[in-house]
Amino acid sequence: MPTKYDPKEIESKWYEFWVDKGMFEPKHPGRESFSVVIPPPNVTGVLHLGHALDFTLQDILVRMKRMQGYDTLWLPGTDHAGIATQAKVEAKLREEGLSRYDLGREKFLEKVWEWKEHYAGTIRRQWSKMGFSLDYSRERFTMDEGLSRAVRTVFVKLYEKGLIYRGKYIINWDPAARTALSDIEVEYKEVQGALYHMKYPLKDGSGHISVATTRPETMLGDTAVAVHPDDERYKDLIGKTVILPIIGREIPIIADEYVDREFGSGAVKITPAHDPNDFEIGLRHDLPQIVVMDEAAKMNENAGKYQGMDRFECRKQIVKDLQEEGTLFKIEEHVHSVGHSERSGAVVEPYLSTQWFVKMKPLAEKAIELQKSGEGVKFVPERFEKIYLHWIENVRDWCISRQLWWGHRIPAWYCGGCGEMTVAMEEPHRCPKCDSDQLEQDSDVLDTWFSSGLWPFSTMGWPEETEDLKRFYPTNVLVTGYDIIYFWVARMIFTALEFTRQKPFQDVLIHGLIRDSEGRKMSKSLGNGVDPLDVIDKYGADAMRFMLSTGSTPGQDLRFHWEKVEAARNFANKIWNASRFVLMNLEGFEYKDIDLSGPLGTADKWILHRLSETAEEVTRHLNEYNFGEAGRELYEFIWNEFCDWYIELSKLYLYGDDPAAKKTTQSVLCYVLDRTLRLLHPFMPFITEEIWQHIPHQGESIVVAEWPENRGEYHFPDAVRKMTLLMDVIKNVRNIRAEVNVPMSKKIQLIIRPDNEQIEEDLQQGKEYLERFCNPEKLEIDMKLSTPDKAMSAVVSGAELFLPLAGLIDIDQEIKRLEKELETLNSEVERVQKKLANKGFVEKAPAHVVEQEKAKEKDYLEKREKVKSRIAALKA
RNA sequence: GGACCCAUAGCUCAGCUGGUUAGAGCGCCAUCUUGACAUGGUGGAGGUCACAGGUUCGAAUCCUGUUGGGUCCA
Repeated sequence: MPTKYDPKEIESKWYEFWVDKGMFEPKHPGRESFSVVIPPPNVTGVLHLGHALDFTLQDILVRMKRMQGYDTLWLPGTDHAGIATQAKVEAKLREEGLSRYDLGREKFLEKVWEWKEHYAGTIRRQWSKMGFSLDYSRERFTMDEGLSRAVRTVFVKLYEKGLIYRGKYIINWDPAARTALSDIEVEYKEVQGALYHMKYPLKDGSGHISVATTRPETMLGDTAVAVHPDDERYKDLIGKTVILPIIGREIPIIADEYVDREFGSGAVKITPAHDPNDFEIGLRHDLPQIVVMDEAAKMNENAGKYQGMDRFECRKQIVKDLQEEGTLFKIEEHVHSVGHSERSGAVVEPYLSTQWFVKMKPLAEKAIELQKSGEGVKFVPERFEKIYLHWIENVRDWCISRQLWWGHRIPAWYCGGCGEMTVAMEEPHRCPKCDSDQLEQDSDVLDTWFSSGLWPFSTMGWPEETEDLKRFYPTNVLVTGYDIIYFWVARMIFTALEFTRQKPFQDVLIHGLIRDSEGRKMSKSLGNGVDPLDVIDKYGADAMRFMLSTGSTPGQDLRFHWEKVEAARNFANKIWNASRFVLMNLEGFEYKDIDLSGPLGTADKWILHRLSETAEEVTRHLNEYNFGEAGRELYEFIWNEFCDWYIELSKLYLYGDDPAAKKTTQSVLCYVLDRTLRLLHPFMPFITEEIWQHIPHQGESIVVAEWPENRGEYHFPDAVRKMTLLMDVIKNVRNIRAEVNVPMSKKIQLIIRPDNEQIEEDLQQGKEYLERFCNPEKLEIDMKLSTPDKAMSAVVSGAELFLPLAGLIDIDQEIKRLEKELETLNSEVERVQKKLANKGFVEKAPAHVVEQEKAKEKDYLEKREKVKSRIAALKA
């Protein structure tokens, strides 16, 4: 093995091995299952670091559960991502000077499928690079035959129940993509705009009424002016008629409670075809709806002389014209929030059009009821439940039709003969009403989220009663970012409840977003995105995974720093080298030689004890989705305990002349390394497999090795106490050496005076450890030793250390150092005694806490006495 | 306007159910090429846990308010 870990050579080798052996497929139908469906990435392009984070967390859970013996399924797949994908393919066509209309629907879709195949392949390659233990035999795509069937089933059933309807309403229109959007696909941004004040003349010539708007071009579609019914200013005007400037249309002044008297003049122009609130008012007052723009947001024939102008161009012109004729009399600067398309970025136009909707109230009610009953989905962290509930409690009907070509076509057919609409599972050949064969399918497709909302069960074969559905549905946990709680999580919950009568997952783990090193969202326009493959190329997949999973706290965003990946890479290298050490000392040692039944040394017991505790803690943290804590626990165990101490101690026996002790040490090294690798495997699958295959082991792969549990067989508190004492002594000696610049290579005299026989025995027993780590020329341990002259000293719990270093000691310096020590001890004593003197504390605090404090007091007092007398001796 | 999150060492962040001498990584200083590892070892410096109140025997941790930064919703 080389001295440096090189991930490149190793990673692809193992991934192939795992997949070839089918290790990621569930193999134990009799056992309790554990299932997760991947949040299907869009086939628009490549995976980014956010995906890497999301999937890494899932892989960690899945790998642990698999090792714990569950019948484990992690189901992969991709999403057709309607608008996004179509936009990409159209952009590509544009480069060739073509539009989708040049190709026609069918040819265009062929192109999109090609695109999809290409990127699905890329995504699969990325998954494999990152080491995800996905069951490719069950991979799904939202436009698969099976999933499309599920989509159609849901659509038809909802339609039959009256929960899907078609109608002419105000929707959010994306003029760039030329499609309708749902409410949540609109992003509101604060924009510096203007408030334009205009006066509309009364028909009877008795004056004007002033209105204000941020979108003056919509005045072309005004069909009323509204005031508040209780507004004294306008009481007499209600019912009168005004003449709409430019157009000359006569429109009424109406009264409606919706009007905000405080805003602007207190009178508002009403454009029912271009504003959601105006639309509502229009319905209440039976106003005409005049659409003044086309699908590209260009002014249409109803806009008179502005026909053909873009909406913003028209705005400029109309402002100019109205100013000239005096209608527009004031322009105020005004900051307001403007909806932008989440996909194209275009300013969304509220637009009257015929669309399909899901009636949300009945669906939402079931979801709310379940959540409030306490039987709902468990959100981790909890606070996201509130966000979900708030949304679903205020949800409005969901516009599901999209004027795109790429997606699930709406299963509705219109009869050319009688105009009848038929919604059906299978394409009808004749109109059920008039028997005409002139049927044409609705040209719209469904919102992508309509199909993603079925993902947890559609991927398992629903609506068929498949084995997988029985075995793996509902899933155990869904892992996703907080940015798609509304888009996806909520929709999965209510559709699952409606169609499977179950929640789609027990838990939903919500994580944060990856940001760049300055905390900005990673985005293409900023160019600050980081490609996971770059990270892997530079530092290895394991390092990236470890960084992502341990660098975050549940629900919190994570800033990307290369330094963090580097630190993770160094950790991998540390493990690599520790393993090299173990392997170098195992000549002729095989799996069957591992034997922990013989007499164990203090260090052996200590490391086994700590391993057990670590296994327990790691498992606990992972069960609670505390990836960071679990990872840190392992990091510290491996680096600070196994490497820094146990390996160093083991050299004593590996290079010693006691064959039994050597064999025990080899056994412990093998055992501890083996179990540690297993615990680390979910985080760092590649390096752990590579090493595991090198060390004596049993079984085909670490992927299916048993997960270590703390069964209590290695519980050695006494050894822990002894090791703590010895480490304390060693650290103090090192400290003194550093203080007086005596390197380890130089021998010293070490005199230890224990307080009692127990400590003396402990130290005597650990003498060989002290010899190894302190490099003494002479080591004395005796309660009866007298204090040597001119020595450096230190105090540990239960003993005093002296290092006679004649000639090297600066007495003044040493006094200073001890006085500083005394100061700390003084403040500690003071703190503890204050606590213990507090009647409330002694009476109310739990007994063990009080005991702890008393023990501390004793320890501090003893140490302080020793330091004091030491100072006195030096001063004398 | 409503809701939520964040504020802890120079930087990035941990700190789980209140009891620790408040931690890590990076950076910094000193030192060490010891037979796994310089992607390393050893030692060290560095914090009034944003601020002000409150609850409690005890608060970085719980509550209220203030300030600053961020996110979502309207």
